[in-house]
Amino acid sequence: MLNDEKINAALPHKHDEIEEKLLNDMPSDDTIRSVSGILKQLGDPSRLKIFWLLCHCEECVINIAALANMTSPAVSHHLRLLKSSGLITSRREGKEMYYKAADTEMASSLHLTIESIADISCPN
Amino acid sequence: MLNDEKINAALPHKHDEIEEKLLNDMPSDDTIRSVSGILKQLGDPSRLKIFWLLCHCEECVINIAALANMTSPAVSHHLRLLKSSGLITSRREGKEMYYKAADTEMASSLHLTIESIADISCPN
DNA sequence: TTAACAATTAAACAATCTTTGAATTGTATT
DNA sequence: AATACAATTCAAAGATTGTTTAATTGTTAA
Repeated sequence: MLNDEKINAALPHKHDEIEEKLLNDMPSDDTIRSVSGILKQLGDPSRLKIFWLLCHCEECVINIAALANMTSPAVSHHLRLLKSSGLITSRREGKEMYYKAADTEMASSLHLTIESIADISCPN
Repeated sequence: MLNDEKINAALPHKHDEIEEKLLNDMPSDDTIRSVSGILKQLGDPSRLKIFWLLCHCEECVINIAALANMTSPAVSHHLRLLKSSGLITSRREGKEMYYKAADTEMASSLHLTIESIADISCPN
């Protein structure tokens, strides 16, 4: 309530009253940063393609590069980003590193979102 | 099947066989671009904050700027991007332009996704 | 028609990100 | 040990993007 008054007072225009609910539910800057950070990972075509691939199979870097039409260093770079976001995991087998989508609620939820957006925006 | 052989032949390493399903369901580059384009919009903290706000209320530019701690030109810039992606709509009332989330499956689906990611990654 | 305000546009700058090719590390094989 | 191959790292180039300030457009009211 103290907070409400502060924010409402800060608003240049007072139109319809902003409900307490909205102000209370407003995500913190940390939350915003965290969520946008995740979405930014999939906001790049190369990474989205790689992530989609790794949602459907486990593959080594060379094959990922071949399937995504990219060089190995470029793939490595994106794999590192995806991995440090917790969206994929890796395992070594001999000379090769195998990558796949992480077995987490986040990864599977994003996978569903991607398929859903694809269905909505590209109804083929 | 012709396609399978082509792609499998292009794979440097042949591990487990890649099923036809995967190859057939593989999104086209256009689809990848389209989906990543949408996600990129919300991959920026400023735009995510604005979009979240506009999912919960309709507001004029000045108030959006105040709530998001941004300048008017910056807000205008992001509003234009969100609008040309079809995620928000606008209407004029006197001197003011009011923006809100678009009344589409895409917008409401993304809204759900955002809240879901926030819940998973920031369990407060 | 002027004045005041809301919103957008434009240009410049800073920052970030993606890609590339060369060099390096790590692993297995001979 | 030496070789071969997979993967990563590194430095640099090129491209994209976000933010800022100033100028401009559009709308209302005096």
